[in-house]
Amino acid sequence: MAENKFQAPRGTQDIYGEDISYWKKMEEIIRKQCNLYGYKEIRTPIFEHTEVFLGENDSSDMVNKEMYTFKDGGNRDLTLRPEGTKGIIRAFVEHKMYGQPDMPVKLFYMGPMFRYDRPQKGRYRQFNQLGIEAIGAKSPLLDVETIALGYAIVKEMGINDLVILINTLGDNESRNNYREALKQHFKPHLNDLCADCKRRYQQNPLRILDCKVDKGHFSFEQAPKCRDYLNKESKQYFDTVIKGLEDLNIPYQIEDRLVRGLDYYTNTVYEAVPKDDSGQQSTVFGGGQYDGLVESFGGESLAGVGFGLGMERLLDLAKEKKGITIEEEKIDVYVISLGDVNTYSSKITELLRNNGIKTEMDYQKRSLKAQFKSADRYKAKAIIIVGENEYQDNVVQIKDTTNKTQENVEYEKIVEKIKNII
RNA sequence: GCGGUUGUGGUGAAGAUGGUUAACACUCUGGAUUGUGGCUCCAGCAUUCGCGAGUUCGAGUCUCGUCAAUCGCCCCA
Repeated sequence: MAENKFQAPRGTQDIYGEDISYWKKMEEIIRKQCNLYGYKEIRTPIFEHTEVFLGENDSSDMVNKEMYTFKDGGNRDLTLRPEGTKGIIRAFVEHKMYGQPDMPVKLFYMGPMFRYDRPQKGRYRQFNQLGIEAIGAKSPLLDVETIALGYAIVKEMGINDLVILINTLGDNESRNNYREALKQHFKPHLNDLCADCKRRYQQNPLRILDCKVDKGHFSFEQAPKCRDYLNKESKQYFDTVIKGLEDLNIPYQIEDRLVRGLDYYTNTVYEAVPKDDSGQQSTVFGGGQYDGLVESFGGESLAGVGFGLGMERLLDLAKEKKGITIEEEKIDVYVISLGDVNTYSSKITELLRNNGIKTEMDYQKRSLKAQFKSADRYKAKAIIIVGENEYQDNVVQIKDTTNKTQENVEYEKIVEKIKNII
């Protein structure tokens, strides 16, 4: 009987029923907070030219092995967006938003991202992200603001035990010095490290540090620390970010090893994780500053900062903590019909709906009992009963479900009577 | 991409050592009550155990493959 001919592709999911209410609630909270912080919505395409996502010499797994890339009918090389920032930067430059008088341009977006990865709880091939980006100004205060916004959203979702893991990669000069130091340090140990680390050594030595395979290797303990290679400006910048977090009472923890998966970050990088850090897919939002991205897309040399927030993860956490509640669905009126009343029941239903009254009716000629049960399930405030007699006389029976009184009402007075009850 | 666990109706699930009507509960549908519900009682609802193949006289139970979920690794949101 019920044989499933198809199922949703691996790592994708259908959102329906009660979940829609949860998603709407979450989106409402996000929109409210973004508005409070001055971020405006932007909607960009779900796919872009593949080159948009390919940085020069990108070392991230996301870009190298997780992208859904395809050719369209015109032989264009396109990719389903694996993250939001690159598309936003493309739009920023394309529409010359750098010409706007008030900098930075503050944007947010919500929508699906696609990554070909092995699905797990909190990890999907199609998942939804909230992204925020502040482009066109470089300030530790702005870095702090983005964290504060993420934290405010999470908090309003009823999650109070997040901690911000934070680190700095320094500016270009600092980072170049550090990179050299790391290469020097790991050079003699290269043979002991995993294949990925060997690749990272060439492409992005910083990423060796958050390798989970080799983290036990003794060379990691002695590895030079980024903070020792910061120049004065970078150090001051980071100190201000930390001071900012303290002033705002946002719990943080400095993580020397945190470098993050995308290659474009500079200076501040951060990740928000639950304190009791249970699962592996626990990062709720993560981001950082990107100094060179706008320029690499052909725009001016402008800095930006932003984060991506996993909406499925946020909602999972909120449900777990019972942080948000949804209102139960209720209707105003349920129309019960008995016997042959032709289209009389749908005529009444339409009349009520046209008067702004949320109305349901029976479509299957079920038993009276079944129809009453439906009315209960819908939590109808009033029930209208029409049978052959009422149909003949152009009246209806109206029953108030709270005090269970019932009366005979003429067609013309139905709306008025119902409005009194609900 | 690698390893572990799991997969029975609309739902939750029972189903030692393979044995032939797939338990029980909830929901739902019909009836008791030919036009008044939420209680009660009765009846019905899986030709079939994710899908496919194999072993066997016989498989939901064993084997293999496959798909999916989940957990760990990896990676990240």
